[in-house]
Amino acid sequence: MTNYYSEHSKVWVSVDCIIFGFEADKLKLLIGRRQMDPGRGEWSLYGGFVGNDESLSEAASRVVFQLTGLKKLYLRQVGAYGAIDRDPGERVISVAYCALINVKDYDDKLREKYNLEWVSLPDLPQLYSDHNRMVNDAIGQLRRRINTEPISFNLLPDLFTLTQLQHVYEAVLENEIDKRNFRKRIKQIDFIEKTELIDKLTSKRGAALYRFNRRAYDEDPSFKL
Amino acid sequence: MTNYYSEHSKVWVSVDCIIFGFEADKLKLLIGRRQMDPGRGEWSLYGGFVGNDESLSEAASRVVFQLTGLKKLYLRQVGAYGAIDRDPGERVISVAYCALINVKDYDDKLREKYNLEWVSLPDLPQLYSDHNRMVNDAIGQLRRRINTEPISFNLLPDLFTLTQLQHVYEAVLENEIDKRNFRKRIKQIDFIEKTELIDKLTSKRGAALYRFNRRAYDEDPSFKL
DNA sequence: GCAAAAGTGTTATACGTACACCCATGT
DNA sequence: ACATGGGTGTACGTATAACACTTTTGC
Repeated sequence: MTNYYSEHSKVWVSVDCIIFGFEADKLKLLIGRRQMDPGRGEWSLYGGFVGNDESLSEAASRVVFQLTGLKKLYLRQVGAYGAIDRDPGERVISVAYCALINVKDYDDKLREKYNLEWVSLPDLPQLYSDHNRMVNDAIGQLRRRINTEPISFNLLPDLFTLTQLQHVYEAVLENEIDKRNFRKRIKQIDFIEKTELIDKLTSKRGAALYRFNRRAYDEDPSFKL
Repeated sequence: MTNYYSEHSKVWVSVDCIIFGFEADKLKLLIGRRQMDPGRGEWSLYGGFVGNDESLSEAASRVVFQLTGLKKLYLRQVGAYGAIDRDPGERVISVAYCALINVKDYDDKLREKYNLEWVSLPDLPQLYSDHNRMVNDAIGQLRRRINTEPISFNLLPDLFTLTQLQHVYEAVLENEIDKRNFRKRIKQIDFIEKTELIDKLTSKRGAALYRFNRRAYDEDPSFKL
């Protein structure tokens, strides 16, 4: 301990996790009831304090893993929130992270254990502290990035139909997309690969299953949907 | 003091300020020599610890004001940086902020007082800790936002010529723009107003001076350069 | 008169957008 | 046979990108 900065004061730093999932053609958010004071019982994002032995992103990964059982997932920082009175109890600076998960991979027992709910965004209740603002900022980022970064696939299974993919875009951007135009653009994107597999669950005729090829994406990461 | 969170540990939180200016048709960054241990004497962004009585953005404003004497300016959060060993002395989480200023408004005495330099980006030296990464992230944000948010004007005087404005875009985006196409697009943007004034300093013929009309922008903030 | 920067239009191409019908299959 | 979702092509208008010369004036 060298005490370089001992004249300055320290603060608590937490992470709050905005976990988006896609289910029933809707973008949904995983929220729970706050389990500590102050604000116990209010709807809230799930969070945790940053320990001395973990980075911010490690703390966010830890919290998301605790809630979902998922280790490898899309996790991106949304921003730091530092208003003096943002937490009603103490001065806490919080860093929000946004995760995108495939709901099918999600262990529903964990949802029950932590008393979590998937709520679709129009139904989002008032959340603890400044969490609604965090969510809005995260949605804004998502909308801005979905056309230039390959993030939509994180909300889907490894194999997906084009209709599912289109519904992800429609849910995130909140507008309808013409099916033919959408498929025309997808055809031009090399890293979205058609497989020989057919999904027979969602339609009688069956729909071709596609896959995101990360290797192909890394070779040429430029695209614009 | 209610001690809701006393079982958790606190950390130091600082802000680091990325101050961009535009001079001699180049995008420049204001950096200085670090004045404290550890790392004393290394090139560094200017920063400061976040006090108990100020929000993150207030801390950033305070640091920028100290360095530039400017109060009202564009200031935007870049992100939080929280690797465990990012600071060689102690665990410090830092939140980077990006400011855009008009170099002409800048008091050069302050530059000398704090021993700061304007360096253009290709000449950027290695900076203390993870500051190079912060700068890169800030430039990325700047490039992504300059076509959809009216931020370029912050790098120019209130009255500017179209050539100056074009040079800002060229410096930020690092590519050349066709003059006729650029001016055609500017003409379509209502909130960039031509004034009756003529700038005679930069050319013999004289160039019309333009102005950003914030009121007009607020009425219709949609544009795409 | 010449150097230096300001200012100005047209054309070809690419892109985005609107739009409607047939196909394969399970029930 | 019919209901359900899968799959396909064209035409039009708009936006973008390439391109060169004239104007003004201080020196």
